This record gives sequence, C-alpha cells and structure tokens, in this order.
Amino acid sequence: MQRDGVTGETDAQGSAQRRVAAGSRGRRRVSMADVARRAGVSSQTVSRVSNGHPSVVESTRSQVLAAMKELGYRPNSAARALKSGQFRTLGIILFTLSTTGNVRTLEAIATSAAAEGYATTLLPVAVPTEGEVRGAFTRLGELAVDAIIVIMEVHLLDAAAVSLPPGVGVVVADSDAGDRYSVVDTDQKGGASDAVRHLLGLGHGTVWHVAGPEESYAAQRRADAWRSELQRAGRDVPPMLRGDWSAESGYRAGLRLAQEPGCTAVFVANDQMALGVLRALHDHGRAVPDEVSVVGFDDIPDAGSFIPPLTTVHQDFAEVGRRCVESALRQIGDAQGERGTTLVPTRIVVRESTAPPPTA
Amino acid sequence: MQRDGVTGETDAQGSAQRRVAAGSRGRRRVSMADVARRAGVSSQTVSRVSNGHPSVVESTRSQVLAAMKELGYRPNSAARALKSGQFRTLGIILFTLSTTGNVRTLEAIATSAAAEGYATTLLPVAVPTEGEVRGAFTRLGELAVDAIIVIMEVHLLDAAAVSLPPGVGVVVADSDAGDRYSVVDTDQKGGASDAVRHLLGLGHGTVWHVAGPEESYAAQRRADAWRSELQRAGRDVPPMLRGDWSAESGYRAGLRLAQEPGCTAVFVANDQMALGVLRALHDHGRAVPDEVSVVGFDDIPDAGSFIPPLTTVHQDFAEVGRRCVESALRQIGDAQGERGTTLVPTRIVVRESTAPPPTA
DNA sequence: TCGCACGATGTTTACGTAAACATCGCGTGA
DNA sequence: TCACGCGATGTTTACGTAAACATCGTGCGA
Repeated sequence: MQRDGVTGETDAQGSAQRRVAAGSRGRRRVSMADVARRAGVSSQTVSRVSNGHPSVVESTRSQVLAAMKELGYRPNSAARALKSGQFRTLGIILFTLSTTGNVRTLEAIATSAAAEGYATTLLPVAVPTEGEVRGAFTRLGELAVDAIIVIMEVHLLDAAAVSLPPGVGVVVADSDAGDRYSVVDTDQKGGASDAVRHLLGLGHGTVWHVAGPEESYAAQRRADAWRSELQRAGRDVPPMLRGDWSAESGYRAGLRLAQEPGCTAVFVANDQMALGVLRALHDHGRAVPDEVSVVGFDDIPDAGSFIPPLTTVHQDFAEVGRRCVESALRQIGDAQGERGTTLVPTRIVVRESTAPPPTA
Repeated sequence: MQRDGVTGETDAQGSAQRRVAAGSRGRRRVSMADVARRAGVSSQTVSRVSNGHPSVVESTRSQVLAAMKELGYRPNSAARALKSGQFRTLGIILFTLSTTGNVRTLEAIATSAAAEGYATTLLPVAVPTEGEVRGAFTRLGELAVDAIIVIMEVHLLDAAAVSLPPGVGVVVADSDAGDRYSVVDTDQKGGASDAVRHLLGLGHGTVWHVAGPEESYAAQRRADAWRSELQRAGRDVPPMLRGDWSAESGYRAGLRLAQEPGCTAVFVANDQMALGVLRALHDHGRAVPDEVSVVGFDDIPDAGSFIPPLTTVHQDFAEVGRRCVESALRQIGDAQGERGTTLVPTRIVVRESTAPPPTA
C-alpha cells in the first residue's frame, strides 16, 4: 500500500498543508502520522507500538521504534488526554510551603505520583481567604487534572467545594473533612498523647502546652489530646499558650514559660516553635532539660541539631504523601472512591531535651 | 432557528448519542456544543464568548453566559491545548525539596506562574544520577509544558539536554549554564564576599569556612569568594571544611572548629549547617559571639531564632522565582529567548552571632 | 435607491490520538 | 481441499476547541 501512487500524492499534499499550518516560526512537532509514513505503516500501528499493545509483530515494532527515534517522536499529551479523557496528572492545592509538613508531604506526593506515571500540578493559594480558595478551585477545574489533593484546613474547602468539577476525586491531607472526602491524616491525637505520657512518665507533675494557631485543625487536635491526657491522669491543666507555628511565636511563648517557676515540662505543637521556646528558656537561664523538659512535634530534619537535640513526635510525611496518591488514584479508577479516613501513626523520638524534673 | 423542528430533532438525537457516549459510569463533561445548543447559537460563538472575543453582541453574550452557568460548563484544557499548541503550564525539575532555597524558589515560581495564568508541574528527581535526570526530562518532554525551569546543578543537566524537546524554553535557577540556557541566579559571590568583609571589618584576623558539598556550584562559588576575599585582604586562608548542607554535617565541622584555638570567625555556607556549628561550639564551651563569630547564608525563617540569632546573608528566593517565570514566559513568546544570566542581589542581615574577636 | 463595507454569526476544518470496526492472509481441522 | 478463525494491520471516526473562511443583514455614502 505504501507504494500506491494515490497514497503518495496524498502524502505530498499532507506535507504541504502541514508546512503551511506550522506557520513561519518553528517546526511542528512530529506526529504519529509522520512516524507512520517513515515506517511505512498506518498511524494506528504507531499508536499500538506507543502504547505497548500486544498484537504488533516484532519486526513491525522495531521498524516503528526506529522511525520514532529517527524523527524524535514524542507523544502529544494534549491529544492523548483529549482522546482518553485522562490527564495522568494530580492537582495539589495548598496554602503555603513554609511549613515543613506541607513541603515533605508535597515531596512525597510528587515522588509517588511520578512512580505511577502521574505528573503533579501545584496550585498555591497565597492568602487563605474563601475567595482565594474558590478561585483556585475554579482554575483547578479548568486545569488538566484527574484528581485533587488538598493540603489545608477543610473548613476553607467547604465554601469552595461547589465549584469542584464533578468527577474529579478529592483527597484531603491532614485535616478533618469527615464523610465528604477521602482523608489521609497523621495520628495527631496519638502523637500528642505519647508526648504528654512521655513527660508524665518521667515524673513531671503536669505538662504545659504551646499550641498552634486556632484555625488549624491539627493544632486543635494536638491541644485536645494534651488536655484529655492530663485529665485522664488526674493532673492540673495549666493555661494553654498559643503560637502561629513560627519559631518567633515560640520564643514569645517561651518567655512566658520562663517566668513560671512551676513549669518543668512543655509540649510544643511543632518543632519550629520548640526552637523558639528553647531559645527563650536559654536566654532566661532555664536549663533544658535539667530544669525544664521540652517536647516538639514533627521531627524536622534539624530537630536533632537544636540545643539541646529535641525530643519530638515523628510524623511520617512521606507515608502521608504516599497514601494520598494511592487514595487519589483509587478514586480515579473507581469514580466513587471511598470516603474513609486513613490514619498514619507517629512515633516519639527521644533525644536530649527531656529528663526527670529537678528534685525540689 | 432555535424553534425549527429539524433542529429540535437534532437536539434529541444529540442527547441520545451523548448518553450512549458517556457510557455506564459518570456523565460526560459539558462541551461547547452543549452550551451552544442550550443558548441557541453556534459553538463558535460559545468559543468567542469563552475567549472574550470582541465581536459578540451583548445580548448574545449574556445568553451564552447564562447557558454556561446553567450547564456548569468548563473549558476542556486538553482540547484547548491540542488546538492552540500551548499548555499554559511550566515544568519544574528539581532534585529535592529538602533545602530551604529550593522550596522558597519553587513557591515563588508557582505563585508568579499562577498570577500569569500558568500552572506549575513538578518533576522531582529522587536520585541525582545522570540516568535519573534524563528520565525526568524525557517525561517532561511528553508532559504538557511550555517551558521548563531547572533547579539544580547544571552539569547534571548537560547529559540530559539531548532529550529536551525542541521548542521548549529552559531556564536554569541557581546554577551556571553559561551560554546555553537562560540563567537566573543569586549573587553568590557578592553575598559571600559581604559575609567575609563583615567579619574582617569587625577585626578578625581571618575567617574559616564551612563549605557545602563539592558538586554544588553554589557551594563552590561561595567558597571561591571566601578565598579570594581573604587573599585580597592579604590574610591567611585556613583549611576549608566541608559539609553536605545538613545541620548534622555542620555539627561535625563545628566539632573541628571548636578544637582550633585560633579560630574566632566562621563563615558557614548555609544556615542549616550554621545551626550545627552553633551547637558544636556551644557543646564545647566556645561562646558565640564572644569567642567565635558565625555567619550563615540563606536567612531561613528560623535563623532569627537560633541561639544566638544568626547573622547571615539574605537570599531573595522570591525574586529568583519571579525572574525565572518572567524569563520562561519570555522564551515562550519569543521562541529564541535570550541566554543571559540574571543576578539577584543578596544582603547581609546582622544579628547576634557576630562580634569583634576576643581581645587576646 | 443601490451597492458595498462591515459587524455579527454560522460552517468547515484541523489539531494528534486511540477506540471501534474492517480487512487481509495464513494455518488448521474436517 | 475448503471454510473458518484468528492474528496482524489498516481505515474510520470522535474527542472539544478555535482558526479560517462563509454568509447574512444593516446602514451609509454616492
């Protein structure tokens, strides 16, 4: 067939047209048709080779492969997506990359997604107002994504949910969201309880708490666990201090703790704030861990290099990311993905910032 | 026209077909044709409204808009990309999100890109071997991106460059790359020189250096600037120590520095390592800044919360990100984007880790 | 008053791929 | 020996959009 005169003529026409279509600047990308022509097969055969379809005889396959290589063929993902209705892309919506947790989770998501042949599209939302989020989702809806992973507080998601494109799965990381979405979360409660129990186990009478910002669900749950663990043990619950996750806010909280003579143990809701607390205690001559014990949360890479190395609750962000991708892909496959919550366990890492209380 | 009997019949047929096409699961997305039918116009008119084309009369426009809203129409970006040849997406290739610089740069890129209506696709490369990088680029080539921003050492890029899809612009952040690519970089040399001059200006006889890993171009340039600044001032150049950017490696370097009685000033190539150095000095009773002054590089958010707050060289990652996007978009527009290097200035932030040397 | 220009809208077509269906030829069993 | 089946390959078509071109009507100048 490839030597048929009529076909030859059609080819010539095709090329001419194409040259025109390509316009004045830059050459058009190589398409299946080009490869097909070069290899002397139909474009459908090229498609089959490209997708590893079994019913292509070896000799044909290698011929096509050679033509692809020669011409530098690369499949056009837009066309593929248009035809198949799948983009092989996950959208990630988040507020900020300034917390370690988000970054690590994102990294794990991107890595696992890549392993599954999925790309990861980022959609940062600068200011967490409802309007902003809604805008982000609208854009995501138009965006080429098969599923969306949300790394943020879900109550902001609520207002935006209406504009979620139907048929796109949503996974929420590290938030509540209960029944409406699939959720992958760290076991905040377990981790916080472990931290408090560790301190009580060392003999401290009670444990103070520097919490994260009010609007953070994670912060809230860590605080709740701290409170109920103390109550269960029948201890006094000291007033709760609040920070905004930053080391600076931790420093401010630490200044107040340094004035409290009765304070011998602190559970800080994240490592960055713990860094600030350590500095405040140090600045006011309160020795850690000899006078005051400090426990953080997250186990960021630097935690082992704090002064002193920080005892903290390790979060497995990588696992969270992996589970998010897993759940997202399952939703893509299933259409009606399950809605459950997956809890990723934590573990406490004991370093040098905790010790028994000073014998009074 | 919209009340024509034949047209009505066509409508009915269309719907039936559509239902079949949608298959058993989930409904097909609303297309321009659906909106057109509902609004009683041609799909081309819908396209015009969708793209804000001027020659649509107001009454028609609002009719179409209403139909879009009613039907929940969302443009199909795959089709749009196929037709226009543009994805409105930037691809980011990087090794790791574990360094602050990469994360901040990425964040700025994503934000600026979003502001320009571009999405950002992440392509992490787990292990920085040549093979890995090549794979990443191959995938990026198939990926739906209009330009690529590379955040990594360029010598690894070299091997991979061959598989770069033609016509896709490349911007390299924070590396060399000279003439082949457009480069946006922080003024490493200026920043490092400032750090050394600051210490010499305080009266220190010379300055030690804890460098980053050998294969890092940034580390190399910071070390070069340190050396040449000392030489220019006619000072001794102490042996250089090396870390791998981590706080832990900084600690190890700090242990060695603590043994050097003559060492009164250290320039550390990044803040994380500086954190480790601070702890090592602290552990060995060397007071900072009274006995030893320490300067970092990066100005990570926590730097002000170190013990003591760290004097460091501030990098404007946000600006780097912004410039990267700017350059990438220019390349998309131009086809032949320029190849120059853009330098983003640094500034030294003086905190409490530096002071004049102890009077011997 | 007639024709032409221009604005608004409709029709056709192509983008690159892959599913669905069609065809062709060869081997095998009755 | 012939028909049938099946594997390999080709042909047709549709995905949703937007550029290019076609058409229609209206208003204005000669």
